[in-house]
Amino acid sequence: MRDAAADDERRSHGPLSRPSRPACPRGTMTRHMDVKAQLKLAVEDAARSLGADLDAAIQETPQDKPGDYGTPAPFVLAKQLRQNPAAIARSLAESVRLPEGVARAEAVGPYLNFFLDAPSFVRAVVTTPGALPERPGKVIVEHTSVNPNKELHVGHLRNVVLGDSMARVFRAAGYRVEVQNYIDDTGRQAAESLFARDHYHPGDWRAAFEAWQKERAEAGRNTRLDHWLGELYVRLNQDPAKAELEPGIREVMHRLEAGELREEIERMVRAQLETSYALGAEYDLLTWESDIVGSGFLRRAMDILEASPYTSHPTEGKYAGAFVMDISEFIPGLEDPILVLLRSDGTATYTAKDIGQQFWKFGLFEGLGYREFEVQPSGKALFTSHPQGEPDRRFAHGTEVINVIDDRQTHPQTVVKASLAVAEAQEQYERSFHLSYGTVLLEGQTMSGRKGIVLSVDDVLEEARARARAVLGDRELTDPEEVARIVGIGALRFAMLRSEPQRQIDFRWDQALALQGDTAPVVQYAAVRAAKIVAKAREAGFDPVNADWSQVTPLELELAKLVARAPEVLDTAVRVHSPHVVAQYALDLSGAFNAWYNHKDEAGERDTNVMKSPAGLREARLALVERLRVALVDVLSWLGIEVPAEM
RNA sequence: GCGCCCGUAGCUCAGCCGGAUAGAGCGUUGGCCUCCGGAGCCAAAGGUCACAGGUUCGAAUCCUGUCGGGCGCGCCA
Repeated sequence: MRDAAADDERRSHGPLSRPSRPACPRGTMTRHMDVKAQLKLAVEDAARSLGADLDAAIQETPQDKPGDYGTPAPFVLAKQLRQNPAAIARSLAESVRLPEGVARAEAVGPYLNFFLDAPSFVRAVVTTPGALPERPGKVIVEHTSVNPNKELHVGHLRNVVLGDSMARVFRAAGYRVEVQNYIDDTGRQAAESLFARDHYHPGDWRAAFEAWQKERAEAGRNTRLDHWLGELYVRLNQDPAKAELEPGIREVMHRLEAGELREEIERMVRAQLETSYALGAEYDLLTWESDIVGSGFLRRAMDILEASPYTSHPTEGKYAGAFVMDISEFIPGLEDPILVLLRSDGTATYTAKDIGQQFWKFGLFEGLGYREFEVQPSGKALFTSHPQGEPDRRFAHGTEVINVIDDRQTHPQTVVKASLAVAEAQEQYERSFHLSYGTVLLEGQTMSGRKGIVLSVDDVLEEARARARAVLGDRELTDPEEVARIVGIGALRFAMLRSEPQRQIDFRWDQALALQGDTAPVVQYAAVRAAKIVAKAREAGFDPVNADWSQVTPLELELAKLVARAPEVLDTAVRVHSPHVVAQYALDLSGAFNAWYNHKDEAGERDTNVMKSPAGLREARLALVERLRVALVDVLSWLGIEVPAEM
């Protein structure tokens, strides 16, 4: 099982080759506003005319350096041409052909810097929409994949939020995305919860459930099935008599494998999905372990691997009778590079099943039937694999596969990836990606679903709302409850996303639900403020078409430069497979806007007030604020964070 | 023992396919609401980028080693 934070799952090991090559092309398409890309080409052209070849880096100049963008290219050329870099910079400044929107080039020591033409640059940014063109390829993101036996806790929270945001990033970048959620309906954990239910409540468990619900409701807590079964799971695992109950548990496992308890698990899954929905995450497809087993994936995957020189059927020694794979070529440094796929008794290892599923995701074969499962809050249908479902080529057939699974499963995930190379599916191998993230601690402690040392996501969401509500205080809002919800979720999601996935994080209330500082609410607030400014200016009858761009100041230029970075940020998020760069950018955007908004002249007077700006500049500023508001909303949407109408 | 991840300000983190004076937030100190919204802004203080070598015109960034923290190393699921 790949349950993100189950405490009793097996360990796995091994190296994660920091997956280097994202499948996706760099952002190469020309966008009118991509001045940096044009500068890069211009510099490279100029270098060619000097007889040198290079890959020019264009960067923003540091504070207090002349110019807007610059390049250290002269250093590189100095080596090739055996000349002084400063001289080369001067020469390039003369010869480089400036793209539109760039006023001039200047050598600054060994650097070549560029000065933007503020009026045309700001106008171009404001009038360029943020939308990106479609790109080829289909990305499959699997996330959540929580064992269907308990409620989601904060260990799972990071998985859901990370996977959901990653899917949003890829969609925003123009890719087709399919989000899958794997349901391990034949696993031991599901069996234990179901067993516990009947063991502790023989006869009519429903009465016991109802009594529990009544109690929970009176305490003002949610009354969902996943929470109840989670409690029973903990109780079973703390039961001193558990060892003697083993036969009963095994029997439930057999019934699960026979598909007799499908509806029980479905009920459970529906309860768990409520938490995902509350977080703003939705899926395209549920893939059930029992369906995968019944679909023949395993057989087909093994047939494919059979042909490989890396697999064999040892007839003697430790692995006699098994079907094994030698992975030393792909994962060097292992003490024992032999991995068992089929045991000598003919049964499959978990890794073998994962391999089959991965092959299926890439469309190496088909075999599942599908049907609708339920309609999600957005109105989008959620599909599921099902024994009586119909084939449907819409699903799977990915050109890239991203599995969001915590870093303890790095080794098995590496094996799954390696199996694609063993199968000589080189392209798929390169586009098989384990999005690995560090485990989440709870106030410094390792969580344990089995021991009940957990904090449920539903409880955290409730607290998040409460804290947001408290900050709203006595403001007059039309729907304070909705605002508290949006702000609370925003704060929580952002806290999960703002740092690198591989970093281990410690869930601490004050940190995860902070509403000030480097947080989503500050970004949301900036967007709301921008909206208010726009609304007020519009009400007063001002219209952006009357903008006089020649009046814009360096203050507006700074803002516009930052807005112009959005497509590049999205490309980076795709390339590094992480939303954290987006979160950081959201902070940059709101910070710049707030600084602009609060800017004062030398006399200490605010000097960027839209309404009080002279005609022409007033409209230009209005247009820029509106463009920035759109940028904030877009960027937050990539993180799955909404912006309230007011706050 | 072997492998992987992490180590940047008191704390939490950005920056890492080499480039200009290493940036935020929290906390501390001091300022800014007759001004389109103060969940905000400005300023001060705070750094041998774990340590030691190496490569380079140039290293927080790349390489090697050491130390510290985390995780993983079954014909388990």
